[in-house]
Amino acid sequence: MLYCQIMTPFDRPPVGMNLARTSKVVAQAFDAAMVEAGGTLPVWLTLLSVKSKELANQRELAGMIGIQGATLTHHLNAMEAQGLLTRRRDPENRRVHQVALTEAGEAMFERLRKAALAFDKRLRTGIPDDKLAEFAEVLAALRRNAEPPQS
Amino acid sequence: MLYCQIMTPFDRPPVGMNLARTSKVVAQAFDAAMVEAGGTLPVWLTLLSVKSKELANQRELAGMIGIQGATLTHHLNAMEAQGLLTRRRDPENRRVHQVALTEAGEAMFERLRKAALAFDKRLRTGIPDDKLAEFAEVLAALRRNAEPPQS
DNA sequence: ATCTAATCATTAGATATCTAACTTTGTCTT
DNA sequence: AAGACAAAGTTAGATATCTAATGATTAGAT
Repeated sequence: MLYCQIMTPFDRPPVGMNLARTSKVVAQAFDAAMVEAGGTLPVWLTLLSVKSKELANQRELAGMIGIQGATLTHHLNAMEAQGLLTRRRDPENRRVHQVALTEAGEAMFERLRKAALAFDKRLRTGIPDDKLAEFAEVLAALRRNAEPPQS
Repeated sequence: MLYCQIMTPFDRPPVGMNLARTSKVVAQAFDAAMVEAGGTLPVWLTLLSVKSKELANQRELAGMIGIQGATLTHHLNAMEAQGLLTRRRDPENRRVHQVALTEAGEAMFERLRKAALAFDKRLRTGIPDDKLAEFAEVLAALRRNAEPPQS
């Protein structure tokens, strides 16, 4: 048994490991759903961040979806090459690139949005809302506990 | 607001997104703890799998920690080069490579095990055990709901 | 007004992961 | 016993991510 070397008090695998495994399985399934709709998980997140705050700078966009600026640059390059979005310098501050979706980008967003909503519904089947609320609370607590690396 | 385009019934971000973000933050914090103890997250998982079932074949080991065989090969190459483990062919079935820890590998395992246990304790602070049990149940439900891609 | 700092983005190089193709070895069928 | 098929691992090539270094532009200080 994998966990016998690190078993927690109540014979459950460590919560972090359980979290990571579940997240991986769910993310892979979500990515498959996005591919079926013509995109990918990171493309969906990028579109979502751009739609949520058009004209935001790239650091803000990256922060919204939990990746680094350099990673976002990569996705934006690919998506710009695909014709999903455009970048142009802000005339007010020529350091920032303003990102905007093209028509094709808007269409892709709509397709992926429908697929994402369907996936979320499927993911929640059989789980009552009060359970989901408590689940979200524990997730928040885990984030809080993970953050302070030194104290 | 990032979620306004995909808001779920009760004004909460989609559960899958919440799960992924939390898992990423927690995994990064865990990796930092492993680095502080002289290893990395994947090295820890690899050691754990080998310790859990010595002489297992590599597919079994990979499956235990949720990665593909090809990915495990990569880690084993690096760890063998570091002198943490050895591979030799099983005389009974020369297709399989038997993996075993060296003394240095055992020592690394002990160090990382202590760090992993400490991390798990820190991660659980302030979360009562019944909450954790319900949390694990929801994780299991999410895994189940994610799996059936077509039906 | 110029020099220094900070900010935004990109580039470069590393790690971790996946899938698909390939090699070696073993099993099964006829 | 030969040939086809299956299994275990590795290799090759792709994607996603990170950190650190670099370039361009702006803001601030003296």
